[in-house]
Amino acid sequence: MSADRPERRRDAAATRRALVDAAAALFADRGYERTTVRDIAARAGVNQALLFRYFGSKQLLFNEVTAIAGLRRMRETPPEELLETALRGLLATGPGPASEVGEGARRDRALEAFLRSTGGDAATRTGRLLGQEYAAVLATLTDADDAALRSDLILAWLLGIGLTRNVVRQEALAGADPEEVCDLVLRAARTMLEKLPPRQEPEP
Amino acid sequence: MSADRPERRRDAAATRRALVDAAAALFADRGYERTTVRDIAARAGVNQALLFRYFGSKQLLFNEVTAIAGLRRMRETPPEELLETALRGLLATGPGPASEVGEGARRDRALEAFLRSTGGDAATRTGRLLGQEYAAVLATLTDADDAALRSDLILAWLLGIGLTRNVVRQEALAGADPEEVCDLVLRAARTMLEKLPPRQEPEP
DNA sequence: GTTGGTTGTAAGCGTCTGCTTACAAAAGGT
DNA sequence: ACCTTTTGTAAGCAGACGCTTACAACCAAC
Repeated sequence: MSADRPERRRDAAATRRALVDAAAALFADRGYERTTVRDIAARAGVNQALLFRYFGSKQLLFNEVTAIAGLRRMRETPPEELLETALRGLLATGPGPASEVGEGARRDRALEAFLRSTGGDAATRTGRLLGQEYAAVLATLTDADDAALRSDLILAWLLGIGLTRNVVRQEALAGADPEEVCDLVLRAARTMLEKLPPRQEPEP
Repeated sequence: MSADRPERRRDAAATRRALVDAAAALFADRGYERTTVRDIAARAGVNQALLFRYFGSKQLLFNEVTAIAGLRRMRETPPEELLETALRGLLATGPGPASEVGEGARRDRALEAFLRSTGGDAATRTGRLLGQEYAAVLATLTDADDAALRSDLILAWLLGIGLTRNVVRQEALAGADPEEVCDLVLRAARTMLEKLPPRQEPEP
């Protein structure tokens, strides 16, 4: 709220941030193709030409919003927690925009943006990039010689769950209790990744 | 080849079919948004105005291509074979266009079209429709009281596998042996759907 | 051979798209 | 004060988009 600096009226860094935030929200809501640079600029409250000054193109802004944020997050999580963490991140995205503003409310919109943008080269590339990083980590959780395939399958499951829950909004999954979903998925996943830590009982 | 009828040069039914086929292929390759009515008409070898005469709009043509075909196929498969059949259909979609022409080569392009078109209202609606039908069938394979959730999760997995293999083309999964994928997935799925038939050993 | 509905085409309408350009207002250094 | 650089804006370009219209070619019935 209270900024000690005397509030610059022209602030490149601030408008850059505004553009990134607006783009993240819109890409997540509508996907890449259906989001226009004019939409983004309007939501950020700035002129659309600035988008090109700061990011070069719509595509580069999309990369900034999805790939960069996603990668950073992943690298901070230890392998054996990665699946559950990602799964919970996915499930935390409740229906409706929830409390849009606020500090801790910034969720996994990057993944959602990616999910809604499949098909174009845009998302396919960054998707593969992110996917390979995730898969590599998950593959350390099994000694089977088809570790890569197993981790890809688990990853595919995450994608599908995100798609079904947040985009298609299939009823049973969209409204399900995250705990129950975690339980079912992790139990099945342990068929493939034998080093997954056993689920702890929620409350004794 | 040899048609006993003397080959009409103007044939509404034939051009309708040509439009549907062209649309199916293009929607599958590029998704809804990135496929233009001009592309479709060009591929079908007809004037684009005919698309509107026969289908009313791009959206209605998309519905015809995805929902109708997908539903028809599903209803012909008994429940306990549905998962494996759908999974194999997905996996049969090898990389590259394979042998494009030919009779038996018409594959699950409808699902692929849907997968590449997530985000727009277009695919979300028909996706939910198809999904509910599939889920209802899969739900008969368990007695658990969260049957709906379980079948949604399995369905989500199929979506994710299709996405990862055919759109994102993640390496390990895209190049994997269908048998091995089936084995892994069905074994894990049996954790949730206990009435799934046990896998038979391929060759004794 | 004329008529009348069907099938096909060429051209274009209005709108939206990503992106560029020309220029003004503010900030900062000297 | 002056000048340069940074930050912002208004206007518009060229192309693509979904869709419509006006009209020609074909075919069957009479």
